[in-house]
Amino acid sequence: MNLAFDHPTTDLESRVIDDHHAALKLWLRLLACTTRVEGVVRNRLRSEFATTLPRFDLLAQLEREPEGLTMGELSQRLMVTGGNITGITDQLEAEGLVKRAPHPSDRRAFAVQLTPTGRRQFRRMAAVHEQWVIELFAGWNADEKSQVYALLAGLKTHLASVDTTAVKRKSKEKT
Amino acid sequence: MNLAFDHPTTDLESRVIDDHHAALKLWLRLLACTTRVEGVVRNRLRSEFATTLPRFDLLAQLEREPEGLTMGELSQRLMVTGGNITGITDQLEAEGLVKRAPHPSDRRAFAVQLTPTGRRQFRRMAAVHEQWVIELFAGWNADEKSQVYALLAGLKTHLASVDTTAVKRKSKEKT
DNA sequence: TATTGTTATACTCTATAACTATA
DNA sequence: TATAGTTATAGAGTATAACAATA
Repeated sequence: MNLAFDHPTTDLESRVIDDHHAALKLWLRLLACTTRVEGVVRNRLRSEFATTLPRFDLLAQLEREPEGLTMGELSQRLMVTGGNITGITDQLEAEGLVKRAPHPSDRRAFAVQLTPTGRRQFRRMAAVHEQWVIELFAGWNADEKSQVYALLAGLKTHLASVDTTAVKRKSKEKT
Repeated sequence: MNLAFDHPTTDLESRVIDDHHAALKLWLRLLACTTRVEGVVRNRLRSEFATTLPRFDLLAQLEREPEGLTMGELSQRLMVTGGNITGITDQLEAEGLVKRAPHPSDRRAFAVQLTPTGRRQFRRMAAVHEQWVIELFAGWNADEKSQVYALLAGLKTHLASVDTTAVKRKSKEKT
Protein backbone atom coordinates (compact mmCIF):
# COMPACT_ATOMS: atom_id res chain seq x y z
CA MET A 1 0.00 0.00 0.00
CA ASN A 2 1.11 3.46 -0.75
CA LEU A 3 2.08 5.29 2.37
CA ALA A 4 2.19 8.82 1.15
CA PHE A 5 -0.51 9.75 3.61
CA ASP A 6 1.46 12.29 5.52
CA HIS A 7 2.51 14.12 2.42
CA PRO A 8 0.29 17.17 2.29
CA THR A 9 0.00 17.21 -1.45
CA THR A 10 -0.47 13.54 -2.17
CA ASP A 11 -3.36 12.30 -0.10
CA LEU A 12 -7.06 12.16 -0.68
CA GLU A 13 -7.60 15.52 0.86
CA SER A 14 -5.73 17.08 -2.00
CA ARG A 15 -8.68 16.18 -4.19
CA VAL A 16 -9.94 19.61 -3.23
CA ILE A 17 -9.92 21.62 -6.35
CA ASP A 18 -9.71 25.14 -5.16
CA ASP A 19 -12.69 25.45 -2.96
CA HIS A 20 -13.50 27.22 0.22
CA HIS A 21 -16.48 25.02 0.69
CA ALA A 22 -16.86 23.68 4.17
CA ALA A 23 -18.85 20.57 3.39
CA LEU A 24 -16.53 19.39 0.66
CA LYS A 25 -13.38 20.11 2.64
CA LEU A 26 -14.85 18.34 5.63
CA TRP A 27 -15.78 15.32 3.58
CA LEU A 28 -12.36 15.00 2.00
CA ARG A 29 -10.63 15.21 5.35
CA LEU A 30 -13.07 12.78 6.90
CA LEU A 31 -12.61 10.36 4.03
CA ALA A 32 -8.84 10.59 4.25
CA CYS A 33 -8.90 9.71 7.96
CA THR A 34 -11.41 6.91 7.63
CA THR A 35 -9.65 5.38 4.64
CA ARG A 36 -6.42 5.48 6.57
CA VAL A 37 -7.84 3.76 9.65
CA GLU A 38 -9.65 1.17 7.59
CA GLY A 39 -6.54 0.45 5.56
CA VAL A 40 -4.45 -0.13 8.66
CA VAL A 41 -7.09 -2.43 10.12
CA ARG A 42 -7.39 -4.41 6.88
CA ASN A 43 -3.64 -4.76 6.54
CA ARG A 44 -3.22 -5.93 10.09
CA LEU A 45 -6.14 -8.36 9.93
CA ARG A 46 -4.49 -9.89 6.91
CA SER A 47 -0.94 -9.97 8.24
CA GLU A 48 -1.74 -10.91 11.83
CA PHE A 49 -4.76 -13.15 11.42
CA ALA A 50 -4.93 -13.99 7.71
CA THR A 51 -8.49 -12.73 7.58
CA THR A 52 -10.51 -9.88 6.10
CA LEU A 53 -12.86 -7.20 7.39
CA PRO A 54 -16.08 -8.79 6.10
CA ARG A 55 -15.15 -12.10 7.68
CA PHE A 56 -14.28 -10.39 10.94
CA ASP A 57 -17.58 -8.52 10.86
CA LEU A 58 -19.57 -11.68 10.26
CA LEU A 59 -17.94 -13.36 13.25
CA ALA A 60 -18.64 -10.25 15.31
CA GLN A 61 -22.33 -10.45 14.51
CA LEU A 62 -22.47 -14.10 15.49
CA GLU A 63 -20.59 -13.50 18.71
CA ARG A 64 -23.47 -11.38 19.92
CA GLU A 65 -26.11 -13.96 19.03
CA PRO A 66 -25.55 -17.34 20.70
CA GLU A 67 -28.70 -18.68 19.06
CA GLY A 68 -27.21 -17.90 15.69
CA LEU A 69 -28.43 -15.85 12.77
CA THR A 70 -29.96 -16.84 9.46
CA MET A 71 -28.17 -16.09 6.23
CA GLY A 72 -30.75 -13.41 5.53
CA GLU A 73 -30.18 -11.72 8.89
CA LEU A 74 -26.44 -11.71 8.28
CA SER A 75 -27.06 -10.21 4.87
CA GLN A 76 -29.03 -7.37 6.44
CA ARG A 77 -26.57 -6.73 9.24
CA LEU A 78 -23.51 -6.70 7.03
CA MET A 79 -25.40 -4.73 4.41
CA VAL A 80 -24.41 -6.97 1.53
CA THR A 81 -26.51 -9.17 -0.69
CA GLY A 82 -27.14 -12.83 0.01
CA GLY A 83 -24.71 -14.39 -2.41
CA ASN A 84 -21.82 -12.81 -0.57
CA ILE A 85 -22.93 -14.22 2.76
CA THR A 86 -22.94 -17.69 1.28
CA GLY A 87 -19.35 -17.23 0.15
CA ILE A 88 -18.03 -15.83 3.42
CA THR A 89 -19.90 -18.44 5.45
CA ASP A 90 -18.50 -21.20 3.26
CA GLN A 91 -14.98 -20.05 3.99
CA LEU A 92 -15.51 -19.69 7.71
CA GLU A 93 -17.24 -23.05 7.90
CA ALA A 94 -14.37 -24.70 6.02
CA GLU A 95 -12.04 -23.29 8.67
CA GLY A 96 -14.24 -24.61 11.44
CA LEU A 97 -15.10 -21.19 12.85
CA VAL A 98 -18.85 -21.26 12.18
CA LYS A 99 -21.44 -23.91 11.48
CA ARG A 100 -24.77 -24.00 9.70
CA ALA A 101 -27.07 -25.47 12.32
CA PRO A 102 -30.61 -26.47 11.37
CA HIS A 103 -33.13 -23.73 11.90
CA PRO A 104 -35.64 -24.71 14.58
CA SER A 105 -38.75 -23.78 12.64
CA ASP A 106 -37.88 -23.25 8.98
CA ARG A 107 -36.23 -26.03 7.06
CA ARG A 108 -35.20 -23.65 4.29
CA ALA A 109 -33.04 -21.62 6.66
CA PHE A 110 -30.01 -22.15 8.88
CA ALA A 111 -29.00 -20.86 12.25
CA VAL A 112 -25.42 -19.90 11.54
CA GLN A 113 -23.48 -20.10 14.80
CA LEU A 114 -19.95 -19.73 16.06
CA THR A 115 -18.24 -22.99 16.91
CA PRO A 116 -16.34 -23.07 20.22
CA THR A 117 -13.16 -22.69 18.18
CA GLY A 118 -14.67 -19.77 16.30
CA ARG A 119 -15.71 -18.05 19.50
CA ARG A 120 -12.28 -18.46 21.04
CA GLN A 121 -10.55 -17.25 17.93
CA PHE A 122 -12.88 -14.29 17.44
CA ARG A 123 -12.41 -13.12 21.01
CA ARG A 124 -8.69 -13.26 20.60
CA MET A 125 -8.88 -11.23 17.39
CA ALA A 126 -11.39 -8.77 18.77
CA ALA A 127 -9.18 -7.93 21.73
CA VAL A 128 -6.23 -7.20 19.46
CA HIS A 129 -8.44 -5.34 17.02
CA GLU A 130 -9.66 -3.08 19.79
CA GLN A 131 -6.08 -2.25 20.69
CA TRP A 132 -5.46 -1.20 17.12
CA VAL A 133 -8.47 1.09 17.20
CA ILE A 134 -7.35 2.57 20.50
CA GLU A 135 -3.93 3.21 19.02
CA LEU A 136 -5.36 4.76 15.86
CA PHE A 137 -7.66 7.10 17.77
CA ALA A 138 -5.09 8.05 20.38
CA GLY A 139 -4.87 11.37 18.58
CA TRP A 140 -8.07 12.33 20.37
CA ASN A 141 -8.49 12.50 24.13
CA ALA A 142 -11.58 11.18 25.89
CA ASP A 143 -13.41 14.46 25.59
CA GLU A 144 -12.70 14.83 21.90
CA LYS A 145 -13.80 11.27 21.26
CA SER A 146 -17.11 11.79 22.97
CA GLN A 147 -17.65 15.09 21.17
CA VAL A 148 -17.22 13.46 17.79
CA TYR A 149 -19.24 10.46 18.85
CA ALA A 150 -22.13 12.70 19.78
CA LEU A 151 -21.88 14.76 16.63
CA LEU A 152 -21.86 11.62 14.50
CA ALA A 153 -25.18 10.59 15.99
CA GLY A 154 -26.79 13.58 14.36
CA LEU A 155 -25.11 13.00 11.05
CA LYS A 156 -26.10 9.37 11.06
CA THR A 157 -29.74 10.25 11.58
CA HIS A 158 -29.63 12.70 8.74
CA LEU A 159 -27.91 10.21 6.43
CA ALA A 160 -30.59 7.62 7.07
CA SER A 161 -33.06 10.00 5.48
CA VAL A 162 -31.03 10.59 2.32
CA ASP A 163 -32.08 8.61 -0.68
CA THR A 164 -29.17 6.56 -1.97
CA THR A 165 -29.70 7.39 -5.60
CA ALA A 166 -31.99 10.39 -5.86
CA VAL A 167 -30.15 13.41 -7.06
CA LYS A 168 -32.27 16.44 -6.51
CA ARG A 169 -35.47 17.13 -4.79
CA LYS A 170 -36.16 20.83 -4.89
CA SER A 171 -39.45 20.59 -3.10
CA LYS A 172 -39.99 18.42 -0.06
CA GLU A 173 -37.13 20.15 1.67
CA LYS A 174 -36.16 18.16 4.75
CA THR A 175 -37.26 19.72 8.01
CA MET B 1 -18.11 -5.78 17.21
CA ASN B 2 -19.23 -6.69 20.61
CA LEU B 3 -20.04 -3.75 22.73
CA ALA B 4 -21.85 -5.55 25.49
CA PHE B 5 -19.28 -5.26 28.23
CA ASP B 6 -20.36 -3.50 31.39
CA HIS B 7 -17.48 -1.92 33.12
CA PRO B 8 -17.93 -0.30 36.49
CA THR B 9 -16.84 3.29 36.38
CA THR B 10 -15.48 3.55 39.86
CA ASP B 11 -11.73 3.47 39.56
CA LEU B 12 -9.08 4.74 37.24
CA GLU B 13 -8.56 1.49 35.44
CA SER B 14 -12.22 1.19 34.64
CA ARG B 15 -12.30 4.68 33.29
CA VAL B 16 -9.40 3.83 31.06
CA ILE B 17 -11.25 0.77 29.82
CA ASP B 18 -14.33 2.83 29.14
CA ASP B 19 -12.20 5.30 27.26
CA HIS B 20 -10.88 2.49 25.10
CA HIS B 21 -14.33 1.09 24.69
CA ALA B 22 -15.23 4.58 23.51
CA ALA B 23 -12.62 4.39 20.77
CA LEU B 24 -14.21 1.27 19.33
CA LYS B 25 -17.73 2.66 19.49
CA LEU B 26 -16.54 5.88 17.91
CA TRP B 27 -14.79 4.02 15.11
CA LEU B 28 -17.82 1.92 14.30
CA ARG B 29 -20.07 4.94 14.12
CA LEU B 30 -17.56 6.89 12.08
CA LEU B 31 -17.14 4.00 9.68
CA ALA B 32 -20.89 3.63 9.29
CA CYS B 33 -21.29 7.29 8.38
CA THR B 34 -18.36 7.39 6.00
CA THR B 35 -19.36 4.20 4.26
CA ARG B 36 -22.82 5.59 3.81
CA VAL B 37 -21.68 8.86 2.30
CA GLU B 38 -19.18 7.14 0.04
CA GLY B 39 -21.80 4.65 -1.11
CA VAL B 40 -24.22 7.40 -2.05
CA VAL B 41 -21.52 9.25 -3.96
CA ARG B 42 -20.45 6.10 -5.81
CA ASN B 43 -24.02 5.22 -6.71
CA ARG B 44 -24.78 8.67 -7.99
CA LEU B 45 -21.54 8.94 -9.96
CA ARG B 46 -22.51 5.72 -11.66
CA SER B 47 -26.17 6.53 -12.29
CA GLU B 48 -25.75 10.20 -13.17
CA PHE B 49 -22.40 10.24 -14.93
CA ALA B 50 -21.60 6.60 -15.68
CA THR B 51 -18.29 6.95 -13.89
CA THR B 52 -16.52 5.78 -10.75
CA LEU B 53 -14.78 7.39 -7.79
CA PRO B 54 -11.21 6.55 -8.88
CA ARG B 55 -11.89 8.00 -12.32
CA PHE B 56 -13.43 11.11 -10.80
CA ASP B 57 -10.43 11.44 -8.51
CA LEU B 58 -7.98 11.12 -11.37
CA LEU B 59 -9.75 13.89 -13.28
CA ALA B 60 -9.76 16.02 -10.14
CA GLN B 61 -6.00 15.70 -9.84
CA LEU B 62 -5.49 16.68 -13.46
CA GLU B 63 -7.84 19.61 -13.15
CA ARG B 64 -5.40 21.21 -10.73
CA GLU B 65 -2.37 20.63 -12.93
CA PRO B 66 -2.69 22.22 -16.36
CA GLU B 67 0.81 21.00 -17.23
CA GLY B 68 -0.32 17.46 -16.60
CA LEU B 69 0.97 14.72 -14.34
CA THR B 70 3.02 11.64 -15.04
CA MET B 71 1.58 8.21 -14.48
CA GLY B 72 3.84 7.85 -11.48
CA GLU B 73 2.61 11.09 -9.94
CA LEU B 74 -0.99 10.02 -10.42
CA SER B 75 -0.15 6.71 -8.79
CA GLN B 76 1.16 8.53 -5.73
CA ARG B 77 -1.70 10.97 -5.49
CA LEU B 78 -4.42 8.39 -5.84
CA MET B 79 -2.51 6.03 -3.58
CA VAL B 80 -2.78 3.05 -5.90
CA THR B 81 -0.12 1.14 -7.77
CA GLY B 82 0.91 1.92 -11.30
CA GLY B 83 -0.93 -0.79 -13.15
CA ASN B 84 -4.23 0.65 -12.01
CA ILE B 85 -3.38 4.10 -13.30
CA THR B 86 -2.69 2.63 -16.71
CA GLY B 87 -6.15 1.06 -16.75
CA ILE B 88 -8.04 4.12 -15.58
CA THR B 89 -6.11 6.38 -17.94
CA ASP B 90 -6.82 4.03 -20.84
CA GLN B 91 -10.54 4.30 -20.18
CA LEU B 92 -10.54 8.07 -19.81
CA GLU B 93 -8.41 8.48 -22.91
CA ALA B 94 -10.76 6.26 -24.90
CA GLU B 95 -13.59 8.58 -23.87
CA GLY B 96 -11.60 11.62 -24.92
CA LEU B 97 -11.41 13.12 -21.44
CA VAL B 98 -7.63 12.93 -20.98
CA LYS B 99 -4.64 12.57 -23.25
CA ARG B 100 -1.13 11.23 -22.87
CA ALA B 101 1.00 14.13 -24.07
CA PRO B 102 4.73 13.63 -24.54
CA HIS B 103 6.77 14.50 -21.49
CA PRO B 104 9.02 17.50 -22.17
CA SER B 105 12.19 15.97 -20.77
CA ASP B 106 11.72 12.22 -20.31
CA ARG B 107 10.74 10.11 -23.24
CA ARG B 108 9.76 7.22 -20.99
CA ALA B 109 7.05 9.28 -19.33
CA PHE B 110 3.87 11.08 -20.30
CA ALA B 111 2.26 14.30 -19.21
CA VAL B 112 -1.29 13.14 -18.73
CA GLN B 113 -3.59 16.12 -19.24
CA LEU B 114 -7.27 16.92 -19.37
CA THR B 115 -8.62 17.57 -22.84
CA PRO B 116 -10.91 20.58 -23.22
CA THR B 117 -13.82 18.15 -23.24
CA GLY B 118 -12.49 16.47 -20.14
CA ARG B 119 -12.11 19.76 -18.34
CA ARG B 120 -15.62 20.86 -19.21
CA GLN B 121 -17.08 17.52 -18.21
CA PHE B 122 -15.15 17.33 -14.96
CA ARG B 123 -16.25 20.81 -13.92
CA ARG B 124 -19.83 19.90 -14.56
CA MET B 125 -19.50 16.74 -12.48
CA ALA B 126 -17.59 18.45 -9.71
CA ALA B 127 -20.31 21.05 -9.25
CA VAL B 128 -22.98 18.39 -8.93
CA HIS B 129 -20.76 16.29 -6.70
CA GLU B 130 -20.36 19.19 -4.35
CA GLN B 131 -24.11 19.56 -4.10
CA TRP B 132 -24.36 15.93 -3.09
CA VAL B 133 -21.80 16.43 -0.35
CA ILE B 134 -23.60 19.52 0.88
CA GLU B 135 -26.83 17.55 0.99
CA LEU B 136 -25.21 14.60 2.78
CA PHE B 137 -23.65 16.81 5.45
CA ALA B 138 -26.72 18.96 5.92
CA GLY B 139 -27.20 17.08 9.20
CA TRP B 140 -24.51 19.37 10.63
CA ASN B 141 -24.75 23.11 10.80
CA ALA B 142 -21.81 25.35 9.95
CA ASP B 143 -20.50 25.34 13.49
CA GLU B 144 -20.66 21.59 13.80
CA LYS B 145 -18.93 21.16 10.48
CA SER B 146 -16.05 23.39 11.50
CA GLN B 147 -15.78 21.66 14.88
CA VAL B 148 -15.39 18.28 13.26
CA TYR B 149 -13.10 19.67 10.61
CA ALA B 150 -10.80 21.05 13.27
CA LEU B 151 -10.87 17.86 15.31
CA LEU B 152 -10.03 15.80 12.25
CA ALA B 153 -6.87 17.82 11.74
CA GLY B 154 -5.53 16.43 14.99
CA LEU B 155 -6.54 12.90 14.18
CA LYS B 156 -4.97 13.10 10.78
CA THR B 157 -1.66 14.21 12.21
CA HIS B 158 -1.71 11.34 14.64
CA LEU B 159 -2.61 8.82 11.95
CA ALA B 160 0.30 9.91 9.81
CA SER B 161 2.59 8.68 12.57
CA VAL B 162 1.01 5.23 12.83
CA ASP B 163 2.82 2.45 11.06
CA THR B 164 0.52 0.71 8.62
CA THR B 165 1.44 -2.79 9.58
CA ALA B 166 3.28 -2.74 12.88
CA VAL B 167 1.18 -4.06 15.67
CA LYS B 168 2.72 -2.98 18.89
CA ARG B 169 5.58 -0.77 19.78
CA LYS B 170 5.65 -0.24 23.49
CA SER B 171 8.78 1.86 23.44
CA LYS B 172 9.71 4.44 20.84
CA GLU B 173 6.50 6.29 21.46
CA LYS B 174 6.34 9.29 19.20
CA THR B 175 7.15 12.66 20.76
C1' DT C 1 21.63 -0.46 -13.54
C1' DA C 2 17.57 2.15 -12.34
C1' DT C 3 13.23 4.04 -13.57
C1' DT C 4 8.71 4.75 -16.27
C1' DG C 5 5.05 2.71 -17.78
C1' DT C 6 2.55 -1.56 -19.65
C1' DT C 7 0.88 -6.12 -19.53
C1' DA C 8 -0.75 -10.16 -17.39
C1' DT C 9 -2.65 -12.23 -13.60
C1' DA C 10 -5.03 -12.90 -9.34
C1' DC C 11 -7.73 -11.94 -5.36
C1' DT C 12 -11.30 -9.45 -2.56
C1' DC C 13 -15.61 -7.47 -2.44
C1' DT C 14 -19.70 -6.55 -4.31
C1' DA C 15 -24.29 -6.91 -7.15
C1' DT C 16 -27.62 -9.30 -10.09
C1' DA C 17 -30.25 -12.98 -11.64
C1' DA C 18 -31.53 -17.74 -12.41
C1' DC C 19 -32.22 -21.64 -9.78
C1' DT C 20 -33.73 -25.19 -5.69
C1' DA C 21 -36.09 -26.37 -1.81
C1' DT C 22 -39.05 -25.38 1.18
C1' DA C 23 -43.10 -22.37 3.13
C1' DT D 1 -46.82 -17.77 -5.07
C1' DA D 2 -43.38 -16.17 -1.90
C1' DT D 3 -39.18 -16.80 0.64
C1' DA D 4 -34.32 -18.72 2.11
C1' DG D 5 -30.42 -19.84 0.38
C1' DT D 6 -27.12 -21.27 -3.52
C1' DT D 7 -24.85 -20.88 -7.79
C1' DA D 8 -22.98 -18.50 -11.60
C1' DT D 9 -21.40 -14.54 -13.49
C1' DA D 10 -19.82 -9.85 -13.93
C1' DG D 11 -17.33 -5.94 -12.82
C1' DA D 12 -14.99 -2.61 -9.67
C1' DG D 13 -10.86 -2.06 -7.33
C1' DT D 14 -6.75 -3.44 -5.83
C1' DA D 15 -1.81 -5.70 -5.69
C1' DT D 16 2.22 -8.11 -7.61
C1' DA D 17 5.57 -9.27 -10.89
C1' DA D 18 7.70 -9.75 -15.39
C1' DC D 19 8.67 -6.96 -19.17
C1' DA D 20 10.14 -3.06 -22.73
C1' DA D 21 11.87 1.37 -23.55
C1' DT D 22 14.53 4.92 -21.93
C1' DA D 23 17.50 7.29 -18.53
